[in-house]
Amino acid sequence: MDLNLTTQSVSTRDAVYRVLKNQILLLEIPPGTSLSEKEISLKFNVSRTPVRESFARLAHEGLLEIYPQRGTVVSLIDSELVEEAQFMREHLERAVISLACNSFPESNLRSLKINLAKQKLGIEEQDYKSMFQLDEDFHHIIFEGCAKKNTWDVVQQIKVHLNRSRMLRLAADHDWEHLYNQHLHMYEAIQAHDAARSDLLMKKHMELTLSDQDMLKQKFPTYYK
Amino acid sequence: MDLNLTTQSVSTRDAVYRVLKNQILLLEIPPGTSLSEKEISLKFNVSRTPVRESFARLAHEGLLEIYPQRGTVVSLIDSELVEEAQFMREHLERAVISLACNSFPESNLRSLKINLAKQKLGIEEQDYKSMFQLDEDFHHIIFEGCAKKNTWDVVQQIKVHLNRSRMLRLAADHDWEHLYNQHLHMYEAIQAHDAARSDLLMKKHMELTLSDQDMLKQKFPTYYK
DNA sequence: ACTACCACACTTGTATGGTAGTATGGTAGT
DNA sequence: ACTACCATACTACCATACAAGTGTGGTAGT
Repeated sequence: MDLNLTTQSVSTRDAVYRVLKNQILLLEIPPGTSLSEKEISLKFNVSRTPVRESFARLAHEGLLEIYPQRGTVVSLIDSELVEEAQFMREHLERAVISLACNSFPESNLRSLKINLAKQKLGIEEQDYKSMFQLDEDFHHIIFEGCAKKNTWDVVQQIKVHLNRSRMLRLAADHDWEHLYNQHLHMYEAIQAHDAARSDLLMKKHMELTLSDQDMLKQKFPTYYK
Repeated sequence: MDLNLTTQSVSTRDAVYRVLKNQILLLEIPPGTSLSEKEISLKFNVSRTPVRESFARLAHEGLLEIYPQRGTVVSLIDSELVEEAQFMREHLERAVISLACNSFPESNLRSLKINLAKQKLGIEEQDYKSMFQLDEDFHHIIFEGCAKKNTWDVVQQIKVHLNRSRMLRLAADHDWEHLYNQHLHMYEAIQAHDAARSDLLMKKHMELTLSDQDMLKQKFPTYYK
C-alpha cells in the first residue's frame, strides 16, 4: 500500500493517521482486528515512529486499544459509548439551535436556504452520497451562525463513536424526504425565532439516528463489546 | 528535575505528560512559553521519544501548539474556547441532572448526602483544598447515578480549557457557603424528582464559574490570545 | 500421557542518529 | 546607513537500534 502524501497532510504521521482512521470507520478493518506497529509500517513503507504516533492518537479517540508489550487491537463498538455519544450530541445540538433562534446572521440563514435547495435537488437525483455531506453541512452552518466553532469540533469528535455503528446500517435506508422536511422546519423555526419549536424539532431529528442499535448488535455480535 | 515514577504511571511517557500538564495548568509554565523536545528531555533525564509523544497529546488537548521545524509553545488562553467550554459544560450538566430527577439510585443519593455533610465540615474547617475535590465529586456522583461515565469524561476533557482561566482567579474567592446551598438544593430537587427545578439550579450554578473573563484578560494580557 | 520449564518469536517502550526546514545574526556589497 | 545574502544554530520529523515484557510451542523430565 502507498500513502498519498499529496493531499496537504504533508507529514507522514498525519497521512498514516488518516488512512487508518478511514479504514477503521469504514469497517474495512473490522473491530477486533489485531494490528502491530511493525505490520503497518511495512504496509505503508514508513518507519515505526509515525505509525506509533498515529496509534496513540487513535487510541486516544477510542478506536484502538493498546496493550503494552502485548499488542494493539481495533476496539469493539461499545454500545454504552454509542448511546452516550448520541445523548451528548443531542443536547449540544439542541442548545445551539436554540441559540440560533435568538440571533442568527442573515448570511448563514441564506446558506441554510441554499443548502436546503441542494438537498431537494439531491433527493430528486437520488444522489445519496452528497446527501450525507449536505446533512453534515446543514448542521455545521447552524453552529457557525452561533459562533460555536469549537463546540462543533467537539461534536465531531464525539460522533466518531457513532460512525461505525451508523456505517453498519445501509446507507440507503435513510428516509431523505423526511430528513429534508425536518431540516426545512428547523430553518423556519430559526427564521421565526421560535426557540421552543426548534428545540423540539432537533430532539425529534436526533432520535432518528439511534434506532436499531440492539438489532445491529445481534446481527454483528463479534463487532460489539 | 526528576520524574516520580512510583505513582502508578509506570510509563515514562505518562509521567512526562502528567508533570507537564500539571505545570501548564498551574501556570507554572505560563502561556506563550517556548518549549523544545530536547530541553524537556534533558530536564527530565529521558529520551526525546516520550517527550515527543507527550507533546503530541498535549497539543491535541489544546495546551501546546507545535509548529513543525520551528518550535513548540504553550498555547495562549483562548477566551472564545473558554466561553464555549463553559457553554458545553453547562448544557451537558443540565441534561444529566434532569435525567437524575427521573431516576436515581438510592446508593448514589446517599453518596450525595454524605458528600454534602463533608462539604459542611470543610466549610467550618476552612479546608478549601478539599472543597475543590468535594465539589468535583458531587458532580461526578450525579453523572455516575445516571450511568453517564463517558459523558463525565468528555466534560473533564472540555474543562481543561477552563482550568487555566479559573486558576488565575484566587482560589479563595469562592463563596463556599453559597456553593454548598446550591448543591444542597440540587440534591433536594433530585430527591423530589423535580427536573425543571434542578435544571434551573444547575444553570445558576454554572453561571458562577464564568464571571470575570474580561477582567482577567486585561489583568494578564500576555496570557490571552 | 502429563506437567514444568525454557527458548524464542512476537509485542510495545525507549534511546539516539541523521534529515530537512526555519529563524537569526553577522557580513559583504551598495 | 541600509540591504541582500549566507553560515550557523536551532527546531521537529523520521528511521533505526536496543530494551523489556508477554505469549506460545517444543522439549525434557516424571
